[in-house]
Amino acid sequence: MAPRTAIVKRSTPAERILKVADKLFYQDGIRAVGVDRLIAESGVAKASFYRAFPSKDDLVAAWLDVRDQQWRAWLQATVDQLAPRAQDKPLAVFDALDTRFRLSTFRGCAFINTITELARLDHPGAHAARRHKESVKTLLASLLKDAGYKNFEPLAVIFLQLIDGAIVAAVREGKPDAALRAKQLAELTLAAQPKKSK
Amino acid sequence: MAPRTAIVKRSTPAERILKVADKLFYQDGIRAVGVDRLIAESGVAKASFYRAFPSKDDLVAAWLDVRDQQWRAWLQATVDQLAPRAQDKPLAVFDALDTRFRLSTFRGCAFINTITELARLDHPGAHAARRHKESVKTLLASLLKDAGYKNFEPLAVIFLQLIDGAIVAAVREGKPDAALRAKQLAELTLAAQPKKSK
DNA sequence: ATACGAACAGACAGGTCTGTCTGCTTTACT
DNA sequence: AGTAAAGCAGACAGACCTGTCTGTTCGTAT
Repeated sequence: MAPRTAIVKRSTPAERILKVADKLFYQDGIRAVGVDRLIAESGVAKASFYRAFPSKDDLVAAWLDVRDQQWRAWLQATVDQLAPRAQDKPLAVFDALDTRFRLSTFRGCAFINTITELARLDHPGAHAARRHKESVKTLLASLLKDAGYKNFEPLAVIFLQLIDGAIVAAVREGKPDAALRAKQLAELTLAAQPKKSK
Repeated sequence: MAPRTAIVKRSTPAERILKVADKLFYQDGIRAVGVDRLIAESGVAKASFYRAFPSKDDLVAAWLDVRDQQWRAWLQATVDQLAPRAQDKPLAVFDALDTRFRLSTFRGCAFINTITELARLDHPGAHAARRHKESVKTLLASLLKDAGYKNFEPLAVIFLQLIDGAIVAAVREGKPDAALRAKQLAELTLAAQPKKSK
């Protein structure tokens, strides 16, 4: 037989499940997607599903953790590309959001959506969502610090709130305009801030 | 028999159902609350439920419409009370939000929550939610116009976005601080605006 | 080669979901 | 008084939910 011995190493069940879960949970919501559908669309046996993720809640938490990593990597990379100079990076965050709002698949922030859908504060998904927001806050604080802003910590909190507002407004309106509005608000805020003494 | 002919007129099934739905849908989410539970807690027969609301989706839409009325009435009344002078009313919106964020029952904006939970844009609940936001925008525009701001229409859009951001941040953080941050952003915005020529 | 774990396929259990339908009782109007 | 509508209580259907369990097949390592 032909030597197609190229070791492609087919993806594991867990990988396939996470990929399908990312698409379906984000698109339709968590409660709207049953385990049977996840299994069918990822071509996995039920036993494999429950071996990889002991319960659906565990999958939700794992999904959000993966998405947190991806989201922050995306933001950092996009900001770096849009704004090479450190002093321009904070505002470029909103230009990055603008590109994301334009995606046809955009349906808001998976973490906010999860918090509001699951309602219970002690759900593993809710914990993952709060961890994510903390991580993003740290990232924003770092950008603001490097741009020379003295009060980078409280500014990061404000930026996070502006981002939340922009995301919700963009979903509501079905348009990406909210990103620019948030950018202008951020500009006003930064203009009123003292820079670090050089 | 004693003449307790006082016509108290016991509440109708629809009223009781709406009251219970308001509590449960807001608290736990829409999909998390089944029809059976609504029926049990409102002390209504199943047939009465489906006579008043042909489907659960109809109840969701009716609930949001009632809540829209109540919410705007509350905002108008609270703002009027906190800020008697027209020029102070726009910023008082955020003080009103602050009081609302402090309620132990606060769990975000029912309309945003519904949009994100139901995912489908054509759901009757999603329509009701968008109608609500339009109505609030009109209310805000009116406050801003009466306060003397020339660009009251675009300002109302910004205010709406600030409100969304504050609500989401307050839910995330479990603290009401976001209201004050939004107020400061609104102040910055208004300070940069021209007033109507007198 | 054989042995073992991992993966696939799918039946099954027990519960919940929405919505329909059947009786029976109360209310209200003529 | 009599009739019709409205309300209560609850069984029922059919779909879907999560999670378990039983087989069979495949891949790989010894």
